[in-house]
Amino acid sequence: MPHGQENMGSSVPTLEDVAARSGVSTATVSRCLNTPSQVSATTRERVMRAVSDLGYAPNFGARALAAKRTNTFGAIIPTMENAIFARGLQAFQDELGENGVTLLVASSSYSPQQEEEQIRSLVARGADALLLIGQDRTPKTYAFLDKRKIPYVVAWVFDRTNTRPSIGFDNRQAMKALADEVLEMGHRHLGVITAEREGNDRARGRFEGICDAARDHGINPDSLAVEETTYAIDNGAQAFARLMACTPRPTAVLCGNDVFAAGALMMARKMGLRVPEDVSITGFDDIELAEIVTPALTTVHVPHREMGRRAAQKLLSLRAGDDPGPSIELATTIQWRESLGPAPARN
Amino acid sequence: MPHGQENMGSSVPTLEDVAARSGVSTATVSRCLNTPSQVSATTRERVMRAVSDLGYAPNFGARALAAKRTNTFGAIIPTMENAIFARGLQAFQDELGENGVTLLVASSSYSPQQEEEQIRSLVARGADALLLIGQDRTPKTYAFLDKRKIPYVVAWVFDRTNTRPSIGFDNRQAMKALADEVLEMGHRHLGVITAEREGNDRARGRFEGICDAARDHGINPDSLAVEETTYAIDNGAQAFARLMACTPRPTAVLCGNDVFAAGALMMARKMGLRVPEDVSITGFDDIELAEIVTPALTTVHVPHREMGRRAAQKLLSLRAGDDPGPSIELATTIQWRESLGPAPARN
DNA sequence: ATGTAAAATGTAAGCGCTTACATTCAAGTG
DNA sequence: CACTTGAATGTAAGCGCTTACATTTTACAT
Repeated sequence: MPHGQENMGSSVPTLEDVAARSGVSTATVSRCLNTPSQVSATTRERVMRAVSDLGYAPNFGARALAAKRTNTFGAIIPTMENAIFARGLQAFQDELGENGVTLLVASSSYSPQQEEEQIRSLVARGADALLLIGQDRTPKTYAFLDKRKIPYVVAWVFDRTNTRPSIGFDNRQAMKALADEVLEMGHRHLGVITAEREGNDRARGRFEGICDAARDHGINPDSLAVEETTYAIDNGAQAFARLMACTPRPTAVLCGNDVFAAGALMMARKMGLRVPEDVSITGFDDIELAEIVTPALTTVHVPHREMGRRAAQKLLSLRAGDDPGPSIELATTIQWRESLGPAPARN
Repeated sequence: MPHGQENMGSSVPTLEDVAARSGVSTATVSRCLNTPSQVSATTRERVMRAVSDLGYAPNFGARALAAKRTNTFGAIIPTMENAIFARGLQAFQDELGENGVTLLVASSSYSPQQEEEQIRSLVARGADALLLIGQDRTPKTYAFLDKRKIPYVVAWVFDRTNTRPSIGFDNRQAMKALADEVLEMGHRHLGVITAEREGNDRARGRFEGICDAARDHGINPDSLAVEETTYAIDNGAQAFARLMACTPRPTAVLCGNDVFAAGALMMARKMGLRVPEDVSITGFDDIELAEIVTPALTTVHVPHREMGRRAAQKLLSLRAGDDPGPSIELATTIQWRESLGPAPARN
């Protein structure tokens, strides 16, 4: 293409086309787009007209390549299928949006290996910073992040023993608090539905919390009826059915999350069991679902929105070069509803 | 940096670093990564070792810039907060994954303007093709897509009058079928909870379907009690409460989606109304939620997974340069559960 | 050995953008 | 009016990669 001649035809307009059409250099056009104050009002106007006439949109890759900064953050969450992360992520996104950064979301299907791939992919795409869920990942992954100097924050957990910037809550303690309540209500035979604990520190923490509470109440954690399964309502239902077949039959089933609990509830109904009269069921997370089901779930309320918002703030400040500062612990509370009741009288 | 000298220090390794370390040219390294068959086994091995030693990962922007192809598709959905699109999107993603393409998801919050921005952003990021929900968008947006020659497919709707490649179902007819059933059961006073119809052809279609059915049963559509609100369980609940305050009070409430219906159900319970004895409630979509709530929702089942899968296939084939072919219509069915019953005897 | 075609590799020109640095211009000063 | 100065603009060097084309190597037939 002869220099200075505007790109004709239907192909994608470039900075150069805009420059040609408005009679300035590409540098000026670039400045118009990025630092408008450095351009005189008259030329700016002319350039902007050319931009809209041409329907020009900057090429992201080229921009990232040249500027080494994308104004894009990434988040890798274990799943999009369930609403567990939706609310927190929304808050995260909103906060970022207000600061002019775009969010790219990927899901790992709870697979550490897939997560690593996703991390690489987001980084290759130029993510300036990352939101990660939980601490469990290979040293290699962390090494990669460190080597690349990508700021990240680990959310949904708070672990005082760890030095990584994190923002979340103590899963173990939170679940213990709920389990304590269950035990205080006289339940002696507990069933547990947990997500796969391998590679999932949150699930492990929650399970440990139940064990802690059991021990405190003179119950051997080994006597717990435990079902481990993957994340889906129906799996919760199946696990509940298996639990109900145990001897002695649990009078309360503690679920690692609300999704399992919803499944359990569904299965209880199907089996003709009344909740909480015949069996109590509890959840964890307090997602929307918890309030919708019948009976409504007694569960652990997690401040998702605040977590998302503050994760965004921390990441923004990390990118700006600020010191990580201490990890942030958020408090959980027990959300009392209807699915937990006293242990049925012995029969 | 002197030519041929490996990049020391901790900065991000580039193709050139890999080339230097393995003693070949950048071209060979590139071929190793993209078309390994063109490289001899021995060099390939040497190069791959260097790649992993260095922890090299290609820079996406640079690659896109040079190759003009990203193997990335984009999807813009109205919302991530609710699970409406989750299942379809998951199927879409799975199908793409099998074909080596990555999915980038953005959400528009049901705002056509935001949607346009998202489209531009995804295109700037190099999306090879796009999945769009519904037909309602400005001509400008379509013009942009056409000019850029970005293949796209419109999902969640099927409109025989339109020439854009689409894959979905006839919202109007599907809702009419359900409304017919409701009317057959003797209901004469209907309430409707619909999403905002402006800029949302699916919501409009569903509403029109109800009107069609009403007319067929000798009911003036203007006599329908209609509540229009935005997408959230709680909004559904509030709308239901308002509907129950109408005179005459509707004996059946048709909701534009399952989320509204879940909210309505919740509010009915709160108001002490039995469903379906006192009032019937129906949904649309048949998402997981529909089966979980009590009573379970009678709703319109939409083949989300198939829609997602076939949308992916069509997009893949469009990118390959194939002809769009005809739009695909999927069938919906009525999913009978418990929330719809005969109209209560007149009191 | 010698020639030849195919396979393997190298060279270098961009892809579209940003930005350090150089240049030009306008508006005051003394 | 020459001179300084800061604002506006231009020039051009990359950013990290792919790929057309050129060159070298290899394998094999003669």
